[in-house]
Amino acid sequence: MKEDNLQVNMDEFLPLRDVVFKTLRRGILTGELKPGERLMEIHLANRLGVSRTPIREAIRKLELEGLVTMIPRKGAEVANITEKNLKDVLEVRQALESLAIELACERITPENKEALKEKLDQVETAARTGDSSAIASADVAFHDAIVEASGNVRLTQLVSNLGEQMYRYRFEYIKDESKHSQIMSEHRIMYESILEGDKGKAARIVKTHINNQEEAIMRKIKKEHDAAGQEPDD
Amino acid sequence: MKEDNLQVNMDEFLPLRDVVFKTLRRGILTGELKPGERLMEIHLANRLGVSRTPIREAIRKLELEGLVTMIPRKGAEVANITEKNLKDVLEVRQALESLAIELACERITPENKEALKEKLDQVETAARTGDSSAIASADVAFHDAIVEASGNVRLTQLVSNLGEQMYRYRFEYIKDESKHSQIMSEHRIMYESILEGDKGKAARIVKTHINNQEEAIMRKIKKEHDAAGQEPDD
DNA sequence: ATACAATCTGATGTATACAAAGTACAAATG
DNA sequence: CATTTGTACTTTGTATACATCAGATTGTAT
Repeated sequence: MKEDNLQVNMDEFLPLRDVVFKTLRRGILTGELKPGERLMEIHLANRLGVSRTPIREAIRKLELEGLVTMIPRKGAEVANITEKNLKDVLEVRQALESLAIELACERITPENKEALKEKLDQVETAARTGDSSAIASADVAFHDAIVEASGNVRLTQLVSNLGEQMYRYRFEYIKDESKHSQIMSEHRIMYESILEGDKGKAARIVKTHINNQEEAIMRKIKKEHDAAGQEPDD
Repeated sequence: MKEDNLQVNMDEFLPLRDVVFKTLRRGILTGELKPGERLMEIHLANRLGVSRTPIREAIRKLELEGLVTMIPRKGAEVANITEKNLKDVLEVRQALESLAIELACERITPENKEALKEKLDQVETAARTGDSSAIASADVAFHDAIVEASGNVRLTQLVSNLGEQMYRYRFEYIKDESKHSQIMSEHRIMYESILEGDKGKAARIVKTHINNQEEAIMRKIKKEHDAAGQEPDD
């Protein structure tokens, strides 16, 4: 009798398949749909108030994104997130964000600069208030602004997708308040490196920034994994 | 009255949607389905001898891969490949293949080494015979072996996907026979760098290798674009 | 002849119906 | 009592039917 946060937002002027896609993805990324959970079409269709067709089309996309795995003649289930998997994602993400900031150093436009400064300010004010949620979203926005400044559309898509894979863990490295000042300074250095056009410095700081995140996330994962080992699944 | 190479391979034990997916993707990547061409469901369904449902599900995947673009209430069409687009892809691919070879330097296993050596030999024998097709596929296999040796599954997926985006142009930098010896030596250096574990050297040679490809492809693209400007579409 | 409107066509978007296959459970048999 | 087989049920895979919308075409009025 759990409450059903999985609701389609009918206000959007999108095909149902896209609404369902977004809904399911959000459910998976927030952890409402748990890894290993089966995604049965009729069930979801009833729950979301649509027919099986849009559900299936949404699942096809989630499948390609790697968020669900298909078992032939059995159906879809939420992909399991392993430590290895996350490490792989972070490794790739580090390379791509490094590329992004290097490209940004070369190509940043005045508009990008303005946007980036704005996001930086938001990170800093959020960090001062200590509001984890605000820091997390400002952090994401800041990184998005950097990737945007790279001018590479495909890169933007990929980084955004990889970022979403870790949505669930975005708070982990922010929770530790003692790190807030460090986070702030890292962001400031990134910003300055870009303005200076110092690619080497920029790439280095991005790498350490993501490494810090990785450590925090890995700690969390290990903890989750241990917990999962104890309690049997319902 | 053009011949219809777009045929589903019914021998495969896969859901029709996957067969259709592969078929359409192959059609797009080989250029049989031309950029801008509309993909109408009923037509494709008749042509491939299946119903609309598998067609639609295949299109959803192609959509997420970026191979087709959806126009609301109008349908799918083969994505246009612009010069900018290809540049973006190659930029990302360069970063990811660099990462792959660096990781391979650290993590390569004896089995990986053996496979890599085998592919290298295949490249060299193919280069000596001058068979462009053989060189192209051996080249792909060699790079795949490197990425495989990185031990990063996500990276493997991404590189493979990006590689497919440029399937059409894989011959371009091989056609020029005067470059064959250069290609061979580049591959050998990559191989040796990995064995030596020299990440810097490995990354550098991969970058120049891809840069060379990029030049050849860009020349080709420009030529295609000019040609398209002259002849009107039928 | 041109502009505008109504209609008609053909495509997508969505729902449902039907087929096939895998699984679980129960009954029968050794 | 265990094992095997058969049957029913659940769920996916595929096809088709229905709804809706956008664009084209045709007809009419100015």
